[in-house]
Amino acid sequence: MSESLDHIESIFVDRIADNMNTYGVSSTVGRVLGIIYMHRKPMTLSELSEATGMSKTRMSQVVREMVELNIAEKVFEKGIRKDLYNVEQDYYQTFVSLFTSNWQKAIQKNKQFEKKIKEELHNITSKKELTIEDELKINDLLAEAKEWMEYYKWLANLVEFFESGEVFKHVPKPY
Amino acid sequence: MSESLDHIESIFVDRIADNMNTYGVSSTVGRVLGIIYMHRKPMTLSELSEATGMSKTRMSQVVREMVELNIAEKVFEKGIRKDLYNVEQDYYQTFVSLFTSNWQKAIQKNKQFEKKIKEELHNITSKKELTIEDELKINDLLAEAKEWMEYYKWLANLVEFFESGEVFKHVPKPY
DNA sequence: AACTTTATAAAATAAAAAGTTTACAAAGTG
DNA sequence: CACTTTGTAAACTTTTTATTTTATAAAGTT
Repeated sequence: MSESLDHIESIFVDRIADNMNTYGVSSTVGRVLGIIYMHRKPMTLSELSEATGMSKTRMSQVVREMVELNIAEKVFEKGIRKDLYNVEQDYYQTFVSLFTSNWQKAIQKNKQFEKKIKEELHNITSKKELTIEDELKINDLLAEAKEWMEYYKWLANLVEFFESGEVFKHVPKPY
Repeated sequence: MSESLDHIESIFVDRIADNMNTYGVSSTVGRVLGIIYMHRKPMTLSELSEATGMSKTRMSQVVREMVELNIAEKVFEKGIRKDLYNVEQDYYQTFVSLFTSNWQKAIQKNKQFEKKIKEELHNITSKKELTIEDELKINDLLAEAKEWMEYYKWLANLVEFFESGEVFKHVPKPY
């Protein structure tokens, strides 16, 4: 009997892993998250290794990635010296965490680009002998740069919209 | 002079490609989108092949993927018999397209899961001789299934929130 | 202090994804 | 209708990413 229950549980884990895939994280990360989630309490590297059938080293890499992504955390428990890892039990919060960590990284990277592109463009503009064609192209590129930066500003606002939980005011969690 | 302008243009393409990466599409897809975007008008497979330095076959695969993702379309032009491909010129729309096609796929897949899991669980419930423990576990799994389905309903609403453009009411495009 | 256990780096291997070459069918041209 | 161009499938190769094995350092035990 309880084998069939275990089987159902494993279907859940598969589903969670697949869902995670949509966020762009590897399916092993998704599976580990699913396993800890369904287990309802923190797990050690050895337990995860046992549960996934993968090496403990791999589990170490995976949980580290998860911690970086903000979807798992190391927790301590008196009397246990192994590291314990836990995950968020709220699907919505996990969605928000992944969405925001992905885009925040992208936004960060983009900052350097903004500086660089502005410099290069102004450098060129200030130099002599530009053909009419060049002028036009530069204007086009400047306009493009502006649009791009606005777009990234919008992305930053969007991230904030999620992170602050405001999104739930307009797309409410079913209750 | 105009080589340096070309160089700037190529920085843009890189940036666009990298941004696309955040949506989970491969960097070649991103680069092709960037190239067509900066070119300002539709391009053929041969032109893309020339621009990327990749084979025409690969370009064929890539544009097909882009069409499936709803971020490019085949267009016709009188007198040109090669297939021409164009991309959305609006960053925001591209964001929405990718976001929604990703999640719609996931939502679709999830429907089958819902049916399956409900069946399996009800099957088990209706069978005799369940230990107290099993009962508890089944209840837990049923509750979980319910939460999961609600979560996916929320995702569907969220997709609609983007697709309908309502998102822009609350996170306005800079103007 | 000698001995375990635990966690993780570094190197090696396996699996998956990206890209190319070859081949061929469908459509366009003279 | 013979000839070219175009698009894509199928098989193959290369590159990248996942995963394991080996090795080592840090911490816990006796």
